[in-house]
Amino acid sequence: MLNVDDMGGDRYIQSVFRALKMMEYIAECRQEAGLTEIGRGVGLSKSTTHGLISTLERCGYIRQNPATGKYSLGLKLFELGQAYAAGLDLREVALPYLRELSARYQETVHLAVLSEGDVVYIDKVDGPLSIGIRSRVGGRNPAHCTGVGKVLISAVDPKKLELLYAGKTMKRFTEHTVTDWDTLRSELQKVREVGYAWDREEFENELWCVAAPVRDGSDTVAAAISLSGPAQRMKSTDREQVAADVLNTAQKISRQLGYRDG
Amino acid sequence: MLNVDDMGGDRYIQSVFRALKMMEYIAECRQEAGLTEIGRGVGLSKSTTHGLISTLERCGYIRQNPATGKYSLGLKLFELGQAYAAGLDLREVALPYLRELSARYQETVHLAVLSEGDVVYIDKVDGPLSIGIRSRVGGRNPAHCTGVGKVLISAVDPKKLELLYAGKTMKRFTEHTVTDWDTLRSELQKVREVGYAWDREEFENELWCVAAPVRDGSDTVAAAISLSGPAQRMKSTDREQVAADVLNTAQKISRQLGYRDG
DNA sequence: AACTACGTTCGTTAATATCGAACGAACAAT
DNA sequence: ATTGTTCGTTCGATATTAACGAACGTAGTT
Repeated sequence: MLNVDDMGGDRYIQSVFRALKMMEYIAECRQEAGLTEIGRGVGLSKSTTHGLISTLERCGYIRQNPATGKYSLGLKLFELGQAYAAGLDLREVALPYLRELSARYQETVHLAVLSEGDVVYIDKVDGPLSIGIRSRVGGRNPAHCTGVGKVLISAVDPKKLELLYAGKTMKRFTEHTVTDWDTLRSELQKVREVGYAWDREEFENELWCVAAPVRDGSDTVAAAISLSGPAQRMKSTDREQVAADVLNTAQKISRQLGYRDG
Repeated sequence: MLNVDDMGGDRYIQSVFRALKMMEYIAECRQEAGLTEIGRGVGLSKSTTHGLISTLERCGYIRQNPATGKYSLGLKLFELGQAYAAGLDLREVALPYLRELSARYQETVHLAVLSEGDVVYIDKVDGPLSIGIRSRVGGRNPAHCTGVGKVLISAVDPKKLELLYAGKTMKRFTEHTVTDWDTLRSELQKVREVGYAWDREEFENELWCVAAPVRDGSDTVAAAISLSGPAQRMKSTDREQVAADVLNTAQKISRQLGYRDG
């Protein structure tokens, strides 16, 4: 997956592809990475790596620690990332609703989209009490074991989904994680019917959440929202009520994005 | 500046450089951009542009609107931008102090760093009353006419500064904007002496701000903070007091970043 | 219906990125 | 001190690779 040579398909610019993978590798490291290590990570020689890396550095996409000589992500990525966020209606529109929902239950609320079969968190509102929920805006989680993930892939055309997940193994995180395709498929069917998805300790122990889809003007599921909390607290609240509230909030956002007939 | 061929210096990977400039061009557009337009923007043929653009698209750095065929920034940039922010101590450390300062004066507070002679805003805390202050986290402003900018370049080695600004004209934004080098130089000297910088409608009419430097463990000026507000309100507060408070807040952040002898 | 502008594809050619080898510096171990 | 290792960096020859112009299909417009 990190190896640079495994990209079938049409014509693409090799050096650009390699440079991007290097940035992603550095991001995965979560800390400064040496040039040799980066080269090893993407499967390229030191000198090739150096050429690409120094180009990225000169443009501000990565920076070199003058003390250690190692590399980390650069400011330009932050700038462009914020420019991306600024261009999204979704985030702006959703935020007040997320706040409202979070305030009602005193729990953390997330806004997420699908990317290459994974879930990426676009925004969140932390609940005042929520301790232990480890999520990061901009972070990436698997779809098969999260509430937002199940909602999002339940809206994907089954044939495309089959293709996307072909050969992929579903990683187990807890004893409740669904790891076989048949169980997941029937669960997705249920999600489509009721309109929301539960995740009861499928990703993290002691963590529950309910999620619902957000649709845009073109009738596409553009995102999903979820409310997450410790299993104990979530058990003691009216589950029907929470699910209805999450669903209702998602529909309000959808309508504001131009979705009709919610 | 956007033309792709004007990069002197060492060896760098042409196609990577070009691809990065394309992303930056799209970001500058603030909206979807067509392929032909992007090509024109960076000075490349349509087919070359297409190769680079489609590579970026396949990796998620830009995306193509299926309806219009036009391109905008992609989710991956947001992910990496957030990863960059997560790796910064600066932001995390500063936030509580920024909040405190903002709350005391009910005005907007900014945290910014220097990048290629410009100011880039890393974070901000909006005041409850501040209307009309147009700033965006991730946004870029000129250094010569902003409080944070003057603070940041006052700490740059004068020879390097001279080199960085050689030939550059300082754009005029208001009637108070300093546009000649000599005046700016003497102003920077004053900033170094008193430790903070005022901007009184040099960038935007009716907008004042005070800024002070944040230093890190290696004695380098790593960032600057500022407090901004409408000229009227800022005039009616004790200016000595505000400046002292901003300076003091900056020093507290500096100390927490490992700076000694503040 | 003709026309324009767009995104896309393709083949050739020359420009360009790639790689191995070698260098100097920093650091650790002996 | 000295040796050995590891790191980031530089360089030049070679072959891969990306660049370009021209042509295609498709929308939307005149």
